[in-house]
Amino acid sequence: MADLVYHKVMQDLKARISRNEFPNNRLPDERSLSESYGVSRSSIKRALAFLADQGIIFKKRGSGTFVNPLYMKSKTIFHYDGSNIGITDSMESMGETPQIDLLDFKVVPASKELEQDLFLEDDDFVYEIKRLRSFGDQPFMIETGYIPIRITPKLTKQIVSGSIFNYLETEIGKTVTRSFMSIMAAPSTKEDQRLLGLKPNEPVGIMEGIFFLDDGTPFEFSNMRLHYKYLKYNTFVQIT
Amino acid sequence: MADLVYHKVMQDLKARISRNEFPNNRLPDERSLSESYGVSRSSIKRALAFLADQGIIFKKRGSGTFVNPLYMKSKTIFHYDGSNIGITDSMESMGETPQIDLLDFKVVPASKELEQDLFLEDDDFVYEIKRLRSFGDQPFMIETGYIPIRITPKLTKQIVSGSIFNYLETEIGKTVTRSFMSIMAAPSTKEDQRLLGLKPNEPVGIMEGIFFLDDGTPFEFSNMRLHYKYLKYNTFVQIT
DNA sequence: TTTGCAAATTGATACGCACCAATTTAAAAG
DNA sequence: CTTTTAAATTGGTGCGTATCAATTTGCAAA
Repeated sequence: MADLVYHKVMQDLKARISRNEFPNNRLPDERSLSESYGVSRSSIKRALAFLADQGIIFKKRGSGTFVNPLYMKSKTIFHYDGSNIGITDSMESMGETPQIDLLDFKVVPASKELEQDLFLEDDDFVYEIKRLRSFGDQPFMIETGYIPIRITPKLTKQIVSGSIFNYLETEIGKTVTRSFMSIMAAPSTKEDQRLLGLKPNEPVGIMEGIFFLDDGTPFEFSNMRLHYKYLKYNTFVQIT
Repeated sequence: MADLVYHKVMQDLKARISRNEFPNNRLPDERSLSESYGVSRSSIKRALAFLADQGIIFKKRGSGTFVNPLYMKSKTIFHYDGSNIGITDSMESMGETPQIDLLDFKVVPASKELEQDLFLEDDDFVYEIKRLRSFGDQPFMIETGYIPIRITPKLTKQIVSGSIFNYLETEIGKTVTRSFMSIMAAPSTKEDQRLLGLKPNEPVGIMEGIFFLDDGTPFEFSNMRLHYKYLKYNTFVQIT
């Protein structure tokens, strides 16, 4: 895991940053770091680049490399997108494993939109999987997923009552490593209100998009309607 | 702008991808590209790395580099975060320049939370700037921003009636290049409903966070309440 | 035909060098 | 003391080489 040079440098720098070892929030220049770590400048650059696009440090040509003061104040919020992709994962990382209730499970012909998004032919079928996710007795998400039969012809009720990505990885040997998602807000429907325990004026947050296998095949189109209090998407944006 | 080697390679590859010049959605291997472009493999790698984290291509050790099929289907949605940061910018890129109505403009002592977020002292003051943004006669966002007096002591009504980031860049010579934002949903308040023309059951999308200057100084804390139909945040996530 | 292993392919990591561009620092000029 | 100019600092770009790790391909064995 940590036998890569740039990885070790990264970990160490992160630790030193946390211990506030850099006065003025300023890191040594790359050439010095290269010397003191006894590694090439390229590896230092790679380590710094990773930290930079995690938003932990800022680099500025001509003046140096600086710690993002926000990182010092609250490191917890620096776990955002990119670290988790499936829902089970990203929820587990919050400390608790959510349960899954299977609401519906059937095979339907792919709609035009699904054909488009999952690159299907005209007569292709997809699984439609509707599930309710809860923490304890507090449901927080209605998830409707569409998966081409062609990719996983052997889905069962049992499988889709658990983590599908998990099944895919352990049983089929394929991994979901990418997703393209849109985040929106919308008024709650009657069904949302009933299932998620929302008042009529309380909305849902929607996360909708496509999950890809590691070879680029679109694997699932997913529409997730979240209790609005459970949607908080953190993101660090920088323009170049 | 485009006199960098990896930049040129990137542009060219992007164009060739769009013209569908790569059969099987598979790009030539890095060594061949290096030869055919007459540049070093390092430069090819850099170009490919950029395309990869834009989500345009996938790289897989041992098997090759592939075009994201989603990119071929709809290139338009591939303009997501990272390209724009301010609101004026990100709205302009949608084809229209929004107007700004100044709702409120005053100086207030910084709250505890603001002290925390903007790294202020106990007796610091901030501008509170409340503005309404509209496309034509359709308002879509209520924006409340807080800017430390210490950073920009000379804000006027006139300035805050336009683009603040623009003023900062042209008049002060500082640039906002980074932001840390959270995206949420919430029921609309009476004020939201009145200003944004929402029905009582229609929600707002909230984007809230901190904008940073290029030297890492937190510049503004901003809370943006959007008409829910105008919030759509696209993001491409990949885990390594 | 199928299975298993070796070789070839392909991206990833690491090192090092040279030079460029933005910024800061220090010296010189007024 | 301020302004101007030159030098030093610091991250960015580009080239080239060597080696490793994951995957695919092709050959050989069963």
